Amino acid sequence: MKYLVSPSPQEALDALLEGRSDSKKSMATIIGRCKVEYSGRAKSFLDYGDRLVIVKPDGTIMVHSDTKREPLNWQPPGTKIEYSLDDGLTILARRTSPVETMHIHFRKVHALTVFQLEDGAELNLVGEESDLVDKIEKDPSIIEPGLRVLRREKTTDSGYIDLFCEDAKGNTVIVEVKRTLISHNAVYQLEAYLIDFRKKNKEAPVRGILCAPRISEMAKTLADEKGLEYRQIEWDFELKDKKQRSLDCF
Amino acid sequence: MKYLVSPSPQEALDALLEGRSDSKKSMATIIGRCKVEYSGRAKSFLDYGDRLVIVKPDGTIMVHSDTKREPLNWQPPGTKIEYSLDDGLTILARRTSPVETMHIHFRKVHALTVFQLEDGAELNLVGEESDLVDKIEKDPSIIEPGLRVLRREKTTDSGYIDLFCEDAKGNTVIVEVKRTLISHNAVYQLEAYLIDFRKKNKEAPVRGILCAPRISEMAKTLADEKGLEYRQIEWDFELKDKKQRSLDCF
DNA sequence: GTTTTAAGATCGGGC
DNA sequence: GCCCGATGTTAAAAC
Repeated sequence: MKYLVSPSPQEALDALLEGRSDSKKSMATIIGRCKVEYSGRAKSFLDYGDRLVIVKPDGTIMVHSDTKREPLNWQPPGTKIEYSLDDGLTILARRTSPVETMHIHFRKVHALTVFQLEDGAELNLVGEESDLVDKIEKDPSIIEPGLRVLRREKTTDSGYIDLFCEDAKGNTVIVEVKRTLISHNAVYQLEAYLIDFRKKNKEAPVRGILCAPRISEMAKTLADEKGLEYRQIEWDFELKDKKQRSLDCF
Repeated sequence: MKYLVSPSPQEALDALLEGRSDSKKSMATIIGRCKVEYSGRAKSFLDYGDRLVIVKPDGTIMVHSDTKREPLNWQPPGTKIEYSLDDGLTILARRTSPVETMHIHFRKVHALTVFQLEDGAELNLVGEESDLVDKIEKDPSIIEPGLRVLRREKTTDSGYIDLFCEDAKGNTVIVEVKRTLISHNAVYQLEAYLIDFRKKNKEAPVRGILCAPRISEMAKTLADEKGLEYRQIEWDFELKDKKQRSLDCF
């Protein structure tokens, strides 16, 4: 790890280039007074001010102010990053597809850290939408007695749908799941699928069920108008380690 | 600015608490071997590994790995952050609405920087959807000769719409604008609005126009089926400083 | 590489 | 505060 306080532009440049040439590429944090110009999907200008700039070895670069979770400017992974001197430290970040450039010029570097992160761990997260779909797939009766899941679907001609089911009477049931709130967008999506399904299946009887812990008022009204059903579904989730997850498969 | 290399937990804690008690609260970057537990909207566990942790004075906290633009774990602005010692430096980040907690424990702090950012500048950005709507509002003929914008709308009973217009023949025209791509969601949204409009206006003639530089194939097919029109619209954008923007108003 | 959808999305605006 | 829609969204999965 290399740390420099108030380095000259040349010293900062040297440290950044050194970190880049390491066998395992380094990442860097730069605290300094800088100006940022961006041009690509949009275009922006940010005049001189103190910011925290983070450069990752995968080509990610972020310019952070002292508020908000989101960076003021950034480039995503895969960006080519070049350092140079031009009356101060300069960073040029470029990529194609889409063509974008971000140019950072430092009037003053207050501090610079070049370092490597050794990390063998992976994030273990539960509570995503797919976990709720899992739960329903395992026990469809939490939606309705007698419901059977025929397919867990992904994309179709008329969009993505979560669960393709059959009810106790043999009717087809399309289930759309959201982890938190059903908004009217989800209602349109489900309706569109049903319209398409009926068209392709000669008006076969099919029901649509929206499934979530909550639904917005507008979505509920819309759903009622369109004859779509809503099932409130409460859920919780517990972390499992990988060993337990594997055992669950048996 | 305070910088510590390989500080003891106590030294790290002292530096963080000192920065917090400054008249202008400081922010901090912590490079170290840590474990992260999160529970709230979802739940996650991240075992020990080296990461870059950023704490902002507005309560934002992020745990970054050496890849990706997105943090592994985080809490948004407004979060209450507490530092303590517990066989190593510990950070507890808590908020209500929703109730969430994130717990970070450091086995080792490699480096810690506490600093303040002076920044009087604001990001000046163009190329958002609203800029494209502006352009159309100024010269609706780029969509169609004789088109007049009656209202630039916000929310209605059946959703949000961008531009409420009238064509040369006096028909109502609803325009939906996207800055990049029209996907089928936009088609559903516009269709829903038209259905609602016709219902409320006794089947008055109304056209729907989708307006963007690009449309997905599925969206185009859907739009055709539903009798909605698509106008490809190319655009560029130039930055203007605030003075010019003000002058533009006159 | 394009398209589609989820995200612990975040963020801002309107009510 | 809830709800809605944009974001230079990012990221992942399916095709």
